[in-house]
Amino acid sequence: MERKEGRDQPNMLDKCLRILRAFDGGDQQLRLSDLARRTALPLSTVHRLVGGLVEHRLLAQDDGGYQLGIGLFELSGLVPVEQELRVAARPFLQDLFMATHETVHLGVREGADVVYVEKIHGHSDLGLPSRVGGRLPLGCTGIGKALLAFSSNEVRTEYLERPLRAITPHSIVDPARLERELAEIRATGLAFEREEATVGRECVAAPVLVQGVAVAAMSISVPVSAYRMPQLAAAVKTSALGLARQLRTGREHRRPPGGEMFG
Amino acid sequence: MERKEGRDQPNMLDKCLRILRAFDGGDQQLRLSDLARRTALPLSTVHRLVGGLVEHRLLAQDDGGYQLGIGLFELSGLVPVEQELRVAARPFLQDLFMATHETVHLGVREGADVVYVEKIHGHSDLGLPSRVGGRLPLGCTGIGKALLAFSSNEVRTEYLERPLRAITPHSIVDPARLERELAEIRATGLAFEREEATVGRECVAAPVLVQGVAVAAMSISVPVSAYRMPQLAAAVKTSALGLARQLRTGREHRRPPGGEMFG
DNA sequence: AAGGGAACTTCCGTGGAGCGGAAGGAAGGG
DNA sequence: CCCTTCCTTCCGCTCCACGGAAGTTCCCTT
Repeated sequence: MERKEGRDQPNMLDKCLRILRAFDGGDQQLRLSDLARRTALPLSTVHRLVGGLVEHRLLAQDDGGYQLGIGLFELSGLVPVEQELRVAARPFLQDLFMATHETVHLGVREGADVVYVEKIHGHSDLGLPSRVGGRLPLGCTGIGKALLAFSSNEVRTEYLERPLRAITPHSIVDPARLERELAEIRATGLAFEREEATVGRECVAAPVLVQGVAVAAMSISVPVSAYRMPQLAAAVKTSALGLARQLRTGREHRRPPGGEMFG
Repeated sequence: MERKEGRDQPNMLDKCLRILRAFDGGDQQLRLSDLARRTALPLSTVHRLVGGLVEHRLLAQDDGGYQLGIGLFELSGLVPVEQELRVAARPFLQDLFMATHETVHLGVREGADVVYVEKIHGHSDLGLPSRVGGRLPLGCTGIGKALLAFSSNEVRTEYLERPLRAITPHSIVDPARLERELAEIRATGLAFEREEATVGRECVAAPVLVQGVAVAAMSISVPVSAYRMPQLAAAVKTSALGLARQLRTGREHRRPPGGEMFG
């Protein structure tokens, strides 16, 4: 009998993570019965597991509900790739922000998404869908396109083979068009995005290249009306190059960024 | 938080967390046998658990070892207290950094420690022991003392009853002295720290007060020779007050619609 | 080439821990 | 006062997590 790969019985760890990830819907605080509903687990099971999670501070019991706990935050500070990258990148992003006073992002590729690892913005953060730790489809964002353009052929073709997700009416859904754009990005070292991630915003991104592969990318995001792309593009590219150099010298040899796609 | 009963037998969740926390020793990459050694768990057990952790991206299998995975990072982005606080605080820290060009921290209290949730620094980050997600004893840091001064009596007395940890020769170990200092901090709204956390560095911190209690504190850290404390103190206090006001007003309308865009 | 060691992977019988239905509180409110 | 909703506790059954042991790979030494 062939073993189905997709779904076995969820074990304890699976269930715990289902509980933790139940918070991704934007709700900060969930009650026990909410968790049971969202995870589709029996109430008594959730109750038991939640006890253990609270003990480890992965959850915090607030009056009338549970929240994700600070233990998660602490653990995340130890994640090496992001940690190293962020520490190195922060000053460069800082400079970029100070020079332009526009929202600045740093992101890495994770499967078919970009995951934002740093974000700097002023007092008014105009409803961007990005969030540190959040994901967006690669093809819909400047950072994502920069990452994709400078990934391995394998990764790129696999991404292009699947239907492209759109998150605004302007998001690219035609693989051929995206492929053309990626070629252009490879030629220029700059990725542009126009309202493909957020209506009313456009952005320019540059890859952070280590040995020809993008280990990260950074971007500046501005309202569409600004018409400042040329200067911003130069600034982003400069910062990205600076960070790349810093990463190269900072550590001599760590990990040639392979990694499988779509686990 | 009374944890009287010493856990007899670690369950699956305990073991998984022991594995994850095995990375807190500064090592980024650990091999299976390293993990088994550090966690004092049988090799085959670690092997099995690691499999599950990798599936959930809490661990990443690198050639020759394992690293903490990006899944942790993503989850941490959803931790509400820190998330809300950080988003609100970032612009203020930003301003503070731009005004002073010195290293800026934001921290919250967690038990007897301060946990840093944000840190902004220039290109030269002079070996400070702080790290986003990292902990230090409350009494050894400016932020910690600011937090402690404006915590409940309960918290404060409990902290003072236990022996004070020292991390430099200048760290305060006399409870009476610390108590006196806390009183002063309560009076002035400013906490100073002189080489108590890092030899050669001093810092000034101010609490972020919501309803009279410090929900966080921010600080500026400079080399001891700088003699710029008066101006820095004013700047820190101003920023902290600004953030406190922001938090108060932000909290009135629970959560502006935005949240998650497009699922 | 053979031997030794270290690290990783797979196997498998056993027992206890995880499981979840059900019943028992605890609030609220109509 | 009953009904609903939510949380907590209980308990017997089942099953899967457990880890010792054997197997495999790789590298280093002799």
